[in-house]
Amino acid sequence: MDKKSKSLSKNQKIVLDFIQKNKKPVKAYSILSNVQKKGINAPPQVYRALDKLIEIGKIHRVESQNSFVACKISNCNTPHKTVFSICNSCEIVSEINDPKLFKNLKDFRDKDGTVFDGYNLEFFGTCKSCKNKQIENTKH
Amino acid sequence: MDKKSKSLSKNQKIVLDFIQKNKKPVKAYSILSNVQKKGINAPPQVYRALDKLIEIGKIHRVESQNSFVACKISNCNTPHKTVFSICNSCEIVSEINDPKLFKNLKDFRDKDGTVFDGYNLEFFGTCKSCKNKQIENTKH
DNA sequence: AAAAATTTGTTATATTATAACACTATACTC
DNA sequence: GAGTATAGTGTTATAATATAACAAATTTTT
Ligand SMILES: [Zn+2]
Ligand SMILES: [Zn+2]
Ligand SMILES: [Zn+2]
Ligand SMILES: [Zn+2]
Repeated sequence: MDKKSKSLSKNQKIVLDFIQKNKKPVKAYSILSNVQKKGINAPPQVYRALDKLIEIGKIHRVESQNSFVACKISNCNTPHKTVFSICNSCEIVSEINDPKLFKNLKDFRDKDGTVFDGYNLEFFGTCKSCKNKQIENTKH
Repeated sequence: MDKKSKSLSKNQKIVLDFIQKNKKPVKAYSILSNVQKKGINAPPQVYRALDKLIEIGKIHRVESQNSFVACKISNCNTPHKTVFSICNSCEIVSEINDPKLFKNLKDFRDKDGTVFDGYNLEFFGTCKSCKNKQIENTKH
């Protein structure tokens, strides 16, 4: 087996699997109730798996929603800083991968010259599909 | 009285006062326990005040901390998008006011060309004072 | 195989936030 | 200024999110 990618534990796999199956971010207790049939019985089992999956970069936490989403960038085996767009209407979340924006953020220094080792950025707006629906509705 | 700045209600004033007195962000239940002597007895009274204060821009919510901090920019009477720097070590939070960064964020469009109407950005690092302390400690 | 590190299972509890409802104060309209 | 709409209050109960603590089992390293 590949040295770097130590395989995931049973619970970690179950939790990751469920998160990856969902297009939208999922909440911890929703994960719990959906994986109980697989033998995960209590919150700590879910939260531990989440912590680990975040640590290794397989998933990210969407801070403003207390929810969790699979990483869509690269081959998902390095933790990294995140930029999300979040639809105010349907709450769908997309991970943004914009080199120029990343560079701006990476290079940012505050007044003291402090170098930051991480960031989290969430954009809020109306996604294309929701915007179209709104336009549809005004027609009637 | 000034038309625009309708004065705050009693509970709103009490909560804002407490938040403004603190350099660091404060948690809802810490606010509660600290203002009980002023007649605020239960969580909903705090959360309602917080909601209103956020809505009018007097305070901001620090998403990654579930905490609340007074706005330090302008005269605090317009809600606005936020950029914070958060110290990993002492958890102190500063509101960043950097026109160039603001412009970059304001102008950002995703692949679909979606225009975002809001964002929240949190930078994580070690503040100057904590960094100095760390250097101090390695000397001994 | 022994020791160390990680993961698991479990119970209980802490922390953060909202629902629901009756009531009061304030602002707005005529 | 009476009537009405809007916003705020006080209260109880409960929902939703997250962690502490501890014993047992598993996996990895030595
Ligand atoms: Zn990612
Ligand atoms: Zn949408
Ligand atoms: Zn501000
Ligand atoms: Zn610090």
